[in-house]
Amino acid sequence: MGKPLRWPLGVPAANLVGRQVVGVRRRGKYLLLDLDQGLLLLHLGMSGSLNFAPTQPEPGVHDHMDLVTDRGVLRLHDPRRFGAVVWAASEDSPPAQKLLGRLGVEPLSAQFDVIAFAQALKKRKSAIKQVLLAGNEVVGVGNIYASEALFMAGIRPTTPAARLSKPRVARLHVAIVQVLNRALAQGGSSLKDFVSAEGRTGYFQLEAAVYGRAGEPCRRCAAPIKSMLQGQRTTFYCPTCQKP
DNA sequence: CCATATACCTGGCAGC
DNA sequence: TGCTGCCAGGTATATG
Repeated sequence: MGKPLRWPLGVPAANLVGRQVVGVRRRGKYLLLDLDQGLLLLHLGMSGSLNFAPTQPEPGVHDHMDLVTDRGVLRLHDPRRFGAVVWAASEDSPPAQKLLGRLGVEPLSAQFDVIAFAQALKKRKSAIKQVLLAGNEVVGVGNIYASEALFMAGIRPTTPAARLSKPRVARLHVAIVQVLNRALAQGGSSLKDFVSAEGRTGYFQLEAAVYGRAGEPCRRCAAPIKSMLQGQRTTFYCPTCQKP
């Protein structure tokens, strides 16, 4: 198997042998495999993928873990090694809480409430884009969707979160849900090296309004899309459609 | 508590 | 053609 992931596999084999997978859940970008005793937390980082095959082929350099079951082999492949696998006795145990404890609400659940969202943002002085990326208030909004949602809401990414009026927060709330649902409906957006669960490569690229379109005309007003650096990450926005 | 910076990693690509 | 060097992403961790 390849070099270690972000952390060494924190999974004593004894915790897995003979166990049964009884459920699969997701929290933020963590995948939770519920076992009859304990659970596995998996993260795919930015380049990780899981493949379920009937047999166990020779592992390649970027394969990091095989979960061998009597129904097949779940293999974790992750070239850039930002992924992680952690075992925890329960969701409330320290190893799990260390990863899940800080996570904000699920954007596609009823928990994602406009009023609560507005209240949470009131406490954050940093730029709204950074607040979205941090994932402490709402999860699932990565660098691509943050730029896209802020464009949809007409909000400049640098605007301090606490400064947003309630109506603007409401627009952002709608935009986040919309951009995620739209992306889901189309199979997600992806890096060029993305491989779908069915093994197809690059089968979808989100039709981005601003992301990756620096210098190209805004689809709404034709002004050139700008890019900037925020917290070491590139942000794309339309200088006229998005107000501070 | 919050804010911001930094590290991690490698395939793909631009530029020479 | 072959090489070099930058960039992309999510998030834990460190530091102020």
